[in-house]
Amino acid sequence: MSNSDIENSGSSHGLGDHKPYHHGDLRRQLLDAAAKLIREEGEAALSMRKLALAVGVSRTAPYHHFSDKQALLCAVAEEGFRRFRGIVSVRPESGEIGDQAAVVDEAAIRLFIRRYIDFAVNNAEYYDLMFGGHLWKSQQLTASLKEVAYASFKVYIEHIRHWQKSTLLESAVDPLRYAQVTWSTLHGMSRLLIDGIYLDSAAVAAMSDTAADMFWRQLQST
Amino acid sequence: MSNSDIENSGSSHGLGDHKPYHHGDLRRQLLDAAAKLIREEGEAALSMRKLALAVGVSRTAPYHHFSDKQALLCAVAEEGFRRFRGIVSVRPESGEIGDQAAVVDEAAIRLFIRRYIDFAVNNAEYYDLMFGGHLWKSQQLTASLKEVAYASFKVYIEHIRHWQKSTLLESAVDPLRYAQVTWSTLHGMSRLLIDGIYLDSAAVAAMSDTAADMFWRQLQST
DNA sequence: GAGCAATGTAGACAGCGTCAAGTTAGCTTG
DNA sequence: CAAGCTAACTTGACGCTGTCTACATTGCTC
Repeated sequence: MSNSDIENSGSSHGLGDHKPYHHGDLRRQLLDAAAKLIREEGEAALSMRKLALAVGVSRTAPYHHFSDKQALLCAVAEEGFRRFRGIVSVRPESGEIGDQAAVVDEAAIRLFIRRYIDFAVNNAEYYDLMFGGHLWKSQQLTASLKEVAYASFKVYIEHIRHWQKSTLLESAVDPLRYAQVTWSTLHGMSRLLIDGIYLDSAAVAAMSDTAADMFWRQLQST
Repeated sequence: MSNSDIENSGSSHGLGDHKPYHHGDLRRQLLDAAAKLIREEGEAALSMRKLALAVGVSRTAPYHHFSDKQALLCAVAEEGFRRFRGIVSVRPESGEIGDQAAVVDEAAIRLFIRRYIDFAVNNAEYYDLMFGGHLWKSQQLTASLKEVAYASFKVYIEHIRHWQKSTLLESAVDPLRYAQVTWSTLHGMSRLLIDGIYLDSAAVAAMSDTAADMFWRQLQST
């Protein structure tokens, strides 16, 4: 029947690559459409049926690619972590860690904070899922999501440890605790902004810098 | 007047006081049952129908006391703020601390943080509604909820200002920014704990103390 | 006692997640 | 090349949801 033969590049004859063929690339399109819907109308407004309609398939077609609505959301979150990775990695761009050159000063911390908040606010549809209670409280995380999430946490801790190491005077703070508290601050600020409790988005920069000041000072405790 | 003086405190001839009589005290019972249901089964599991069933009325009876599900949740959140008030008020319980002395030291900050986190974790069903995106993002807050919420924010800022004033060396930090950042930290930690992202609840005390250390140090910046 | 407003009920509707059963289409294998 | 297998997709149905409408009850006020 429907020979909507625009047929993307067919010949997806690859190996691990498991694309659907009927629709073309349904799984990918579902993930993108889901993110778009959440962004535009909020997470609560996302329904499997609307989603299916949006990409032009029947209500239950998505269930051949995701066992659950939950599983779909997990996959969206995973995509989010993939985009997030660059933010928390110690040296996001420029190839190497450059062992000796990497001096961390307050400016570097400021930059990091701004990038974190910027990601959270501008990718709220992902951030909500990645670090929101909806998925985590359910205890039904996809194995692959858990994997990528824990990897992110670990990278963050490494990042913080890097701060301490590259500070001239060795810090006395427990790195794990310091990482937890700083992350709490960043996460809390992100949540308050995303959730619309902090409305004055013009103050974001000032708040970020105040946080940087606090982080930096704490880092230098002897 | 009504001689069914058993309960009810009768004489509800006043104006603002609108108790139901048919059921007895439906509004109150709905609020309590809602909090209980959310606590036991999660916010997502709360439905108006289950709620009505739980208190023994028909599905639509609650709509005579709350225009919406949203309005009911707002009312629950309001109750939460009422319980919360004691936590952030500068002088929670009179007498304990010297009256006008009121010197704020690191121990006081530690205590405050612990109380905040303790409230959030042990009253998650309220905390979620009070500071969660579900209500705030909707832009449909009850007027009375807005009122009590903003009052709480204001009290928090006052509290922080008090910290600064009672520190021996006057702090150089902008009180508003400092309040925003410290609240971000507390809120972030609460969220991470409530949402099950920080699982090790044994570490709460250590994290709280690390935060206190950081707040305290920042307070003393000259 | 009459009337009225507050409070309760039952019925109905559209929308939700998702299970079960049927249909289509591309790949594999004889 | 035909047969068959299976992944991808569709339609139908069920029980749940929030909430609108219309109706019944109740107790207070005149």
